[in-house]
Amino acid sequence: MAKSPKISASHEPGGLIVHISGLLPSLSPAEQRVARLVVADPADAARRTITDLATAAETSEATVIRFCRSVGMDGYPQLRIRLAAEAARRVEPPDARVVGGDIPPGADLAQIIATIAFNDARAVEETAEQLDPAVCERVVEAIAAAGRIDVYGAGASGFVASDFQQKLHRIGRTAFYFPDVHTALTSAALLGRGDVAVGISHTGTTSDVIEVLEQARARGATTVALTNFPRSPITEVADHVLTTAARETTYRSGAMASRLAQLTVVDCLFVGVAARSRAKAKKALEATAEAVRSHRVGAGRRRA
Amino acid sequence: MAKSPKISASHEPGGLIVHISGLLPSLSPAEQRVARLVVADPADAARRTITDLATAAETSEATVIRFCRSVGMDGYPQLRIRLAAEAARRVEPPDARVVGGDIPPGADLAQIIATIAFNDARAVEETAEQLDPAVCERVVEAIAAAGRIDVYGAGASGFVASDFQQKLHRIGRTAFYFPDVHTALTSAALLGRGDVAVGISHTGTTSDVIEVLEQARARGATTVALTNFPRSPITEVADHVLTTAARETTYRSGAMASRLAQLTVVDCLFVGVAARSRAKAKKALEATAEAVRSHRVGAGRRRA
DNA sequence: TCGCCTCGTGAAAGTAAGTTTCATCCGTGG
DNA sequence: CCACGGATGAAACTTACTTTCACGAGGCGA
Repeated sequence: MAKSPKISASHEPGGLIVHISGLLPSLSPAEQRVARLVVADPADAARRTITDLATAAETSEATVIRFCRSVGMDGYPQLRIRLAAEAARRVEPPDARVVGGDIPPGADLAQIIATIAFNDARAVEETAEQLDPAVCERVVEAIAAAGRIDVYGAGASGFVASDFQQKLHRIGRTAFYFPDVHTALTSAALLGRGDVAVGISHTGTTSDVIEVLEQARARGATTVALTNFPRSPITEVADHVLTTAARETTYRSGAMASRLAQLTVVDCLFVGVAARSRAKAKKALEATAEAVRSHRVGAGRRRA
Repeated sequence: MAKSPKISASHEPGGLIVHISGLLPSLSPAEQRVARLVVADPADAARRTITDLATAAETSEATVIRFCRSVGMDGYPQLRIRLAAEAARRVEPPDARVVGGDIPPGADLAQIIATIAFNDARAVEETAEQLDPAVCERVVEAIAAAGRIDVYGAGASGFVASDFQQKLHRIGRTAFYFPDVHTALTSAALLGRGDVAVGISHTGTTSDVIEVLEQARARGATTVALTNFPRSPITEVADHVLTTAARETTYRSGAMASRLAQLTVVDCLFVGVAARSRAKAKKALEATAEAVRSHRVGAGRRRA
């Protein structure tokens, strides 16, 4: 079969379909019928069996195979998967993000989900992009070396603060979180040089948090602020400022996007700290995981 | 095909791979080997013949077929085509290579940040893609109509539960969260028809949460499970199952990715519920925002 | 006009891929 | 210890794919 009329399609990155329609006129009548079906709906063709496709094109399987060879494929299965891939790729454009902005009043749930996910994922990505590794490094260093770490946050940011505290605790760092301002203030008053205080506030204007951070700083602790706004009041009482990048949104849930962004930053810090003492952290984590094991059912794999 | 353990993948527009990795723990060992190959390189798997793939996974063709059925496909050819399509769709950005997996021991902070952000953003996106709007709709409906809503979660998922509770509360829904199992059980015992109980557990095996949800269901409440694993025990006591799509990771912080994914789902539900009574919800939100205003400093401009 | 060649075609045979069935094995719980 | 149920691969079986081959329609030179 040295002189087979095969036209290579292996280096046709962008367009198997284009390729096929290009050499459509050079095909025999029966093959053209096949080609037209394929070009008209690649995804559908990919779903069909060779017999099925042959029938649809009013020809025999043999012709379909010949068609495959004519367009540079080894056989029908290969054509099939290439078609599936093609079809999937060119369905992309629904991605034409209707979702950039806010949620329209009449939106259905699918739209809502897409919008939220888009905003959330974006917030995470953009936050990571603008995070300054140098500042992170300093914060990680301070936390790793700290005698004790206080994490402050109110309302929604309180969850993040609490989460951070728990994480640090799990890798053996002495960390505290206080849901209540007064307790927090008391604690801050007991901080000193070498300790670290982290204040979390999306707006950067939460007076409770600022106040506590200020107190901590006055006592000589290293203060860290995590906020969405790099020039908000909280940054004035912080030695290190880390920012999130959640876009301003309306009432809906700028809160949530910012929450995710905050969590991402917290996670980075956590992993940074953990990486500093990998062995120790790993051991601590395993121990804590072990501790809750008895509260799990179906230890191994989960049944159907 | 009456009670086959098939989990439909037909409404999995975006994520067959995601779907498979979610199901992974519920598969038998031999099937898991197949699944891992497939997830690791879908495009490559699509190119292989069933015998070839079976050999590569050190198992028999029969097992590969079983795997296909387990993930909701009719047979191997269908899987192949779906995989090819998947693989084509995700023409990963070139910089994604470094960040796909886990964090190497010697990584610097910039690398760590990139990796975490990538995984986190991915978890959010993939979760949204595989969320079934129809199920969400039903859950939203139930919550919107509920006399009262209990949200359960332990450990890390507890934060999410608590967050959800707070959100619902803020738009005027009667919602509770209990950090303690006994209190939660007590509360569940008081639920009834028309009430809703939401159980959150990443692994789906947290016995405390399952127990409470079971109780709630026994009392006639509508039960909702939020987990990463569609066939975990918690799904057996839930009327509606919502899944996240955080990839399995090592010790580092699969936890965090899953947290973000959970929060995204919670946010979707929240917005869904809020959208049902837009005016009322907006009013409630404004009122709550007003309530904390006195705790903010520099109310006006905080920008440069 | 007739032969004879060429090419497109599908029927049918042949091969490989996919699917089902079934016996075996192994761990679990009585 | 046995019975049981699930997991598994060997082998039988079915379907899909591929090759072979013969037929028939045009084309072309004699």
